[in-house]
Amino acid sequence: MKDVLLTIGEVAKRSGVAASALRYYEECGLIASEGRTGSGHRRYARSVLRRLAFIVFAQRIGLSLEQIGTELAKLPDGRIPKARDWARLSRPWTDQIDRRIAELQRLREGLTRCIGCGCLSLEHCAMVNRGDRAATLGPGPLYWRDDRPTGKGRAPTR
Amino acid sequence: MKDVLLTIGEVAKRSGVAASALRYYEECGLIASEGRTGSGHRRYARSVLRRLAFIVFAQRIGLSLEQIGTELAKLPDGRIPKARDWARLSRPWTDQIDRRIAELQRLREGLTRCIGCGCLSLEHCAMVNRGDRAATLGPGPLYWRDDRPTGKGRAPTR
DNA sequence: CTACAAGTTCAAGTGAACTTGAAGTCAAGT
DNA sequence: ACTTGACTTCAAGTTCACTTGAACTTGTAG
Repeated sequence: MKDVLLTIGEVAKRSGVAASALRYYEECGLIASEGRTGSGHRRYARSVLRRLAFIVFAQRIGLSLEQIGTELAKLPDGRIPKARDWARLSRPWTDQIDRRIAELQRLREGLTRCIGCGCLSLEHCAMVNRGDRAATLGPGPLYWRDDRPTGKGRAPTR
Repeated sequence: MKDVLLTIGEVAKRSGVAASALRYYEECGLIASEGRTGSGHRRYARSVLRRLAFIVFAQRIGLSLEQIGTELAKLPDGRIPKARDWARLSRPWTDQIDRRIAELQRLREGLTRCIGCGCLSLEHCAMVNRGDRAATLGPGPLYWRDDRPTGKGRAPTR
């Protein structure tokens, strides 16, 4: 059965994303199956693997699934996206990554300098400071977040 | 009433950590009040501010509250920790930060090279890969995590 | 004395990203 | 015929780090 279309199990195995997650992504509108078999089983086109790679990649950078959905919506309708399409999407991310790297370097600096020398203080130490959502590594109190759209519960971990 | 001890509201204001979070931290054993007034109100020593600074710092680096608790437990009992105590705790983190920076640089590289050139693939692209909890920026599927102690629900967003 | 701000506890809710479990269908292999 | 395994849906559960709300008590200012 080496058809063009893949079962959900095959996609899970190849992408490393659990089948339950794939169904969840579908529910969120991030991916779509090519249709169903007569018995209702999903069948995926191979192009879904690249889409999943993009999703995992973007998560790793710090985007939420919602943000990823917004990004994916910018892909051309109908045809299978080409390398240039993906590149266009991801170009703005480098800035975000750079900002995060810069923050980490500040933190690193602070570890040896600020904590080391004993000046560790929330008021005077400029290191522990605002960063955008994607910049956040751990959860951290809401206070330190830029974005507090909900104002309730945890701000997205990052 | 500019006593040595601070009310929870004062601590909240000075640290930037919400009062409700302070109570939560106490429940988790991360901080402790110096005792209560007759009416049951918490009073904090000023040293709690430094402890909170450490907590916020550590969160920013990507430690969970549980991990932070483990770290804090290494502080000397009884006496107020000195700069050297804090420094000793945070020294191992620089490695973690370095690893995370390296991963981000790989991701950044991948954005322009791997996605750009069109080779984006979960199977062949070594960039989107395992990292420890603190290394994770966004949540990401469990699959990519090193640590899956629970195996249920979301892994901590890192 | 009266407001009202600030503190208390406790239970329950929040959001993100999934996972788990129950209950069922369907195809292939022995 | 029977078992096994992969798939389906749907509702409910999970983790983390808090927040919110209810119901109540205290402390301070006017």
